[in-house]
Parts: sequence; C-alpha cells; structure tokens
Amino acid sequence: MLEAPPKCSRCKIGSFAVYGPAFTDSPQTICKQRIETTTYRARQIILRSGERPSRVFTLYSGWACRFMQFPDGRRQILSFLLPGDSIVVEGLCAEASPLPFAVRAITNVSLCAFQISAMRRVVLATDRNLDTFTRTVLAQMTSMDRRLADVGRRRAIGRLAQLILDIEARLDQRGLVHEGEFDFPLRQDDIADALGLTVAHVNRTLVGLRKAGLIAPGRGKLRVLDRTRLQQIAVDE
Amino acid sequence: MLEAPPKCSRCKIGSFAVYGPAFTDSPQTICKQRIETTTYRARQIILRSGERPSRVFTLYSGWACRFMQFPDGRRQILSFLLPGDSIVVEGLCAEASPLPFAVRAITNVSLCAFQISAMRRVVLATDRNLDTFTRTVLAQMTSMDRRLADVGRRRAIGRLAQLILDIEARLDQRGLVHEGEFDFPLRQDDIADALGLTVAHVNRTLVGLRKAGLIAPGRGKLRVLDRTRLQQIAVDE
DNA sequence: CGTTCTTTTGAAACTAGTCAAGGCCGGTGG
DNA sequence: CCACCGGCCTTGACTAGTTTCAAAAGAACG
Repeated sequence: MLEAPPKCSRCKIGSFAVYGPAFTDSPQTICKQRIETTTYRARQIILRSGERPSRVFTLYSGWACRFMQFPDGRRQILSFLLPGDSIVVEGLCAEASPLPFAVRAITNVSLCAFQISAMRRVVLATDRNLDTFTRTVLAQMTSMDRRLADVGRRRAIGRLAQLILDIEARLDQRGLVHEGEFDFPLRQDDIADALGLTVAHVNRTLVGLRKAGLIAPGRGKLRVLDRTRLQQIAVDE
Repeated sequence: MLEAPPKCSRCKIGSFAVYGPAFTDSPQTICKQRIETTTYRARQIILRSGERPSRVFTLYSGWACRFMQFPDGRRQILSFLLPGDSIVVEGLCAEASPLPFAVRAITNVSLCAFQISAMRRVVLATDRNLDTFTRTVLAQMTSMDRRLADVGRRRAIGRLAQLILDIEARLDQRGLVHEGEFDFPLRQDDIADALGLTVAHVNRTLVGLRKAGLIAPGRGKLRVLDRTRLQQIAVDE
C-alpha cells in the first residue's frame, strides 16, 4: 500500500511535474537532485500552515490536498493534489515565506523531495524548463479562479459535476483512467470541504447523481456514465 | 474625472506596481518603457476573456475588477484592482496565453501600458526586481486562496466584513485612507458578484452592518466605525 | 424634470445547514 | 468465527440563510 517511488528512470509520472521537460530529457539528472522519498499515511499532515518549507515535492502516488483551517474548525480545501503534481511549487518563487495553507495526505502517499535551491537551478536552467514552471504556476492561478467561480456561483450539483469532470480530466492526462474508471478516494466530507458544502448535502447530491445514472461510484473508484448530461449540469447549475 | 497619469516622476503609486523597486530607484527608466496612457469609463471592458494581451498595465487611478462570466450571465468577480495594482501580471509569465478572465473598469480609470517584453526585461534585470515580481504573483495566489475560503466557508456577513477590511488594508498601504475614510465605489451588485451572493442579500447585510454602527458608507466613501467588532465578525462568521 | 440606474424592502420559495439516528462495512479481539 | 467497534455513508425532520420575484423609493443623469 505504501509503495516507495522507484528510480526516476522507471517513473511514469515525473514528466508531469514542474521539472517536466528536464525529466523527459534525462530522468537521471532529476534523480540526482532527489534528496529523499517519504511516505505518509492517509490523513497525516504533510506540511503545516506557517511552516517555511525548504523543499518542494513531487507526489509520486496517492492523493493529497491543500487546505486552510479556521480557528473554529471549519476547513476549506483549496485544491486536490494528484499523482504527478508538484507540491508547493510556490516555494520556488520567493524564498521560504511562511505557508498560508497546510497540506494533508488524503490516501497513503509517497513523495519525492527536492531541495528548493537545487530545483530552482533546474527550473532556471533552460528556457523550456522555465516555461514549464511558469505555465504550472499560471495553471494553478487559473484553476483557483475557476474554483472561486464554481463555489461562488454554482449550486451544489453543479460544483460536484465540475469537480468530478475536473478530476477525471486531470487523471486522464496522466494516463490514470482505465476504461472509463479512475481512482476516487475522496470521502464525502473532503468533497464538502472542497466545495463549501456540508457532508449531508454532498451525500444527498451524490446519491442524486448516482440514482440519475450519471455516475457510478464504488470502492474508491468512480466512473462517469453519462458525460453529456454531467457536463450540461456542470455548466448549467 | 478622467485624469490622465502624470509623468512617472510625479507618480505616487508607481512604487506599488510589479516594477516597484525599479521605479523607486529611477522613475524615468519606467517612464521610458511606458507605451501609452489610456482611460476607460466606468463599466467599460478593459480586457476581454480569450484575448491575448501584448501589454501589461498599471492602474493609475480608479478601480477595476477581474471577473469570469457564465454563459447564462452569472458573473463572479475574482478580484478587485485598486490604484497602484498591476493588471495581468500573469502576462509576464508565459507568452500571450488567452486570458481565462476579463477585466472591467468599475469607476473611471486611467492606466499606464507597457510592452510585455520590455517589462519582462525590467523585471528580470535585477534580483530585487525579480523578487518583487515573484512576491506579487505569490500574493495574488494566496489572496485567491483566502477568497475561496471566504466564499466557501463564511456566511454573508463574514464575507462582507472580510471584504471591507481587506480593501481598507490595501488602500491604507498605499496611503489612500484619510482619517479613517476611504473610497468605496463598489455598487452592491459588484459586491454580490464578488462574494457569491445576490444583491438583495448584500443590501440587507450591509444595512445590518450600518445599523449596528460598524460601518458608515456614503457617497462612494466608507469608514469603519468599530474595527474590533468588524474583525470579530470577519473571523467568526 | 423625466428617465434610468441603484438601493431598499417584503413575502414566498428553496437550497443548504443542523441535529440526530441508523446502517453498512471492514477491522479487531476474544 | 462471531461480536463489537469505529469510521463513513445515508436518511429524516426541522431550521436557517439565501435566493427569487416584485415593486417602491431614492439618486444620479442628461
């Protein structure tokens, strides 16, 4: 369950990280930068808010999330981190500023750690690398824009549809969708905290989608049965 | 009403833009990069979604906003742009990708335009400049994180309190708060679109805050009367 | 001044939240 | 092998916050 990352030369998802092109060109260079590989168990905190991480990570396997916590316990999940995603890419921008959010493992997780300074060197090494990096940052920004629009202006069912389609698309990109089925280890209260809803309501909405024959969840997997209608809901609601 | 920006040497807010330090060191260098100064009237579109802007801007006077529009007309304001803010800083990252959002003037606005390539040169010229730039981007990212948390997890009154305090703080930084009073030209439906609420509800909530003696709005200005209680509401609700 | 835009207000409808209980399932220990 | 437990999902009844719709009252504008 807690599989450690292999050598970079065997890694299938390194090309999706911030150092994508560098990795594709020669996995060994990246491998050399790797300080260590770590594993966390489901629900463990990976980075605390306020911390000043000295390293950046690549999520090799498992899911994690970035979130903010309110003094009274309310939580908002800012983004889900999927295999191949880089964690705290922001760290490559400015030197060790305290994190305004925390990162937690959703499933068991294994990740590869890199020294910020070393990774910055890699990223700045070529125009192509730099371009990939800036695109990653940009993608993150527009993703936050979209999420805000979702939570601000869509009702529960629309937010859910968006979430499901978004995750499916991201996994698909990485070749992690097999015959329409993909991992979906989110608990309903993770979904609630991500979409700004309550568990109870997420549950009702999810049951609704299932009964309507739009999705088929089960044992940590998910499958979209009626993409057309789901997309329609995603934009309409 | 539509005051054109003066020479950079007379500009009071240039130091808050992305090119902050470069500007402080020598306003003339920046002035030389400036292609033109433009003005827009209140409510005019400055940049359309899908556009590939070839320039970046500094908002010299007036307010604007970044927003996304849904096919059915729903709107989500992503962020407000205040005097001194740089517009489409993201443009300095990757070359001319189509904007996923639009920008609109809220009040009459005047702005200074710079060629992206030239501005990129300025930003990359020194470590200090680059640092300011990356910090700007980072600040924008964490601001989006906070906004998502607000809209996702706070009720109307809390969102409003946050918004007011945030804007006051940003204006104060730039020396635009005079004896506790500051410009606040937002219409209630701008606020609604920013906070993910309806005008009617924003109105009721606003009236509530006023009647409770927490804020004193009037003629496009605002004043916080009871900061303690307002902050309390901002975190509690 | 009439026109238009924005703010206010009210009543009714609804979406989502709260609280509380029960069900399912996998894991653990006897 | 089975009973018990804890975690998560499901459901119901009730409540609250917000939206909708509609209309009136003010402000702003030409």
